[in-house]
Amino acid sequence: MTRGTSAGRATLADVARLAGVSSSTASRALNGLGQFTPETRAAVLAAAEELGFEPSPLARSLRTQRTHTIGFVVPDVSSPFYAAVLQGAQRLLEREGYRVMLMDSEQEAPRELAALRTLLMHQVDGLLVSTTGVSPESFESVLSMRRTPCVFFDTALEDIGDGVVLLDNREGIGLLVRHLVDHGHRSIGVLAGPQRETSAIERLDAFRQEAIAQTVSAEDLVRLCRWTHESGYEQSIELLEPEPIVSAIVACSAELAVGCLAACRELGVKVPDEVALACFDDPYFAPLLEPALTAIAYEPAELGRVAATLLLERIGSDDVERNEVRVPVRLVVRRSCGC
Amino acid sequence: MTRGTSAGRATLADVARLAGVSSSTASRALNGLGQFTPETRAAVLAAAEELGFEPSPLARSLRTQRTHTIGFVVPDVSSPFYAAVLQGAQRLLEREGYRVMLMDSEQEAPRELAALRTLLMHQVDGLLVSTTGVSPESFESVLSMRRTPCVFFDTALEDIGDGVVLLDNREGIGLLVRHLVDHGHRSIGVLAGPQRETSAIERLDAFRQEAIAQTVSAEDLVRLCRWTHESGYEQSIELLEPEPIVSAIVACSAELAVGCLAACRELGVKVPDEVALACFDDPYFAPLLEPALTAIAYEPAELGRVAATLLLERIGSDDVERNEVRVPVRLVVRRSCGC
DNA sequence: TTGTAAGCGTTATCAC
DNA sequence: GTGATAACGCTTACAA
Repeated sequence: MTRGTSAGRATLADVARLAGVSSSTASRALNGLGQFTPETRAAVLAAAEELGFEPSPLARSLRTQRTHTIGFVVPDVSSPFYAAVLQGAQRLLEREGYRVMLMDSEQEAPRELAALRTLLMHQVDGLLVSTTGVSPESFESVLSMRRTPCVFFDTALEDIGDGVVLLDNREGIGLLVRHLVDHGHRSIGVLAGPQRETSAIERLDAFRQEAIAQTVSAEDLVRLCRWTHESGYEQSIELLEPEPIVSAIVACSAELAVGCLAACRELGVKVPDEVALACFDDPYFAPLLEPALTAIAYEPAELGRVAATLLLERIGSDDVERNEVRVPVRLVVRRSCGC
Repeated sequence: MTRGTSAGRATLADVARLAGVSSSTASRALNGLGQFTPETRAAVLAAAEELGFEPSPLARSLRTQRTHTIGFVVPDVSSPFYAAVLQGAQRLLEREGYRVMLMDSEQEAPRELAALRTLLMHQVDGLLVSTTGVSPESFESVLSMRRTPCVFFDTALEDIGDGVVLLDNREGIGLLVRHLVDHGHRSIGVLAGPQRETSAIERLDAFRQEAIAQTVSAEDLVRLCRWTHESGYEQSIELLEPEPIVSAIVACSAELAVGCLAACRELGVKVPDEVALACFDDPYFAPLLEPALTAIAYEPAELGRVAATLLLERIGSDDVERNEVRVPVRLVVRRSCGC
């Protein structure tokens, strides 16, 4: 286990010297390119082994202009949702020999753009991003610096990027509303998210469509919230005081449902007897709330895996079609809906 | 906004050419090193501006042997705890001009070692790691490849690394036990974590110490769990069936508490009337469970910030002292303890 | 089949 | 003050 000649780690030149060949030969032998006499090949491999040679990704990247690094941009890594997506993507990417460089936009458009610029400057081979209210134009202008493949997840930007992966929001809301209608509810309220994010928009829109289809009163029962349980709490109060003006509530996220539950408890409104509740998202503690939440479940990590897969395909070949994938959701019936 | 001469982005050479100076002068001017006539300086800056010059981090790193990249290794990014730590560290590092390269060890020692090797190969300037059952020896052998600063968080490896950041586990458990004792409990069970992780070990150990100090029965009421609510559920059953053999339970994590609650509900054991419950960790839904959980709260992001700070100090200067920091915890009293 | 040499885009060490 | 020139560690034409 001799170290390289100098203090630091062994370089290709060291290997070549020890094997008695030129560094180009050493390079090719190690990368399995071209043909060699068995002896040369063996000598190089032995030398590399002996020196514990590890090629420098830095030097290699500088030369090849490929970094095997993917930039990942999210509004908030600490959210369980994004964290899970990240994990899904990271695992797959790592297995394919890619590293992930993470940036948190902290929900601020300028930071998001800065993050993208940094990532592009670092010559990442691809981008996985969940955007947060950045205009398509500024996005386009940053991305156009370099022609780097980019796949969006959870949020879409009209016609931008090489692919989008979204949850099946419409189907989820549809399942929720139809289930409540089956329970006989005709006056259903909705706690919706901020209307500049794809998922929030799609869910509210689906609710309206579905409500119309089921001829259930709706428009005045729509409450817009931020994605926090505090916001869900406040807006629920509006729906419940002084008297409940709905017999059921659809929450567009688990946080909102949790806020709603808190409001009901505080006002002494019985769930599901006086007001039924069901929500999009199925966090692990949903079965343990009182009452257990009827919810739309899905696998967040799947978003990451699919997005990563799409991205790698784009990096591999450059055909042009920009495709959109929906990750399936399913209804998990528990007690909060009245079942 | 003219582009560089060739198709790609402008290089230092392009800037130098346009400014009519050599590239070394351009480099120095842009980095503010050495002295120049005001004209030279202005010309270089103007040229850089004009070409939209961005130095290549790749080339720079190859030359300087510093990457401004920190490797971050965790057992499971999708866990809210690690995700929050990551966010804390990432924000601080980003502000200091560092990038984060993320690896998930998936709780497997070999993967963790592989991750470290990959990161070192990429010449990260420092390492932030929460280890999962890797032997100090193998860790040492990997780290010694290169003398890269390394700070551990949430888990410690005896005498290894340049710093450790841990929660104040003992204080947390102490608060829990003393509070339950104040309620008059003398027979307290504990749901403990796997005994190869620092936090799990310290919490159980603190429980034993505290139990002895308070002369509360303990040893036979210790149940070892994995960190899952399923495991918490199973082990709680052992404590509660056929008859509860404890009047109170301390859960060493929120997940375990959630499992315990499920077990109590299933067996018809009333919390807190028949059995009181309190736990380490204070997830956001703790107030919303039935009953609301009495818990040990702390700021996970703080772990990340402190760890990152320690690491950057190490990177800056190389004094030798390896210091250990404890992140404070506090008791949040709710209803599950009987208050 | 193998070697030579150029080059990726910087920074650092010298001279001038 | 500024400019050659040589690295950093690798890949890849092009020659031999």
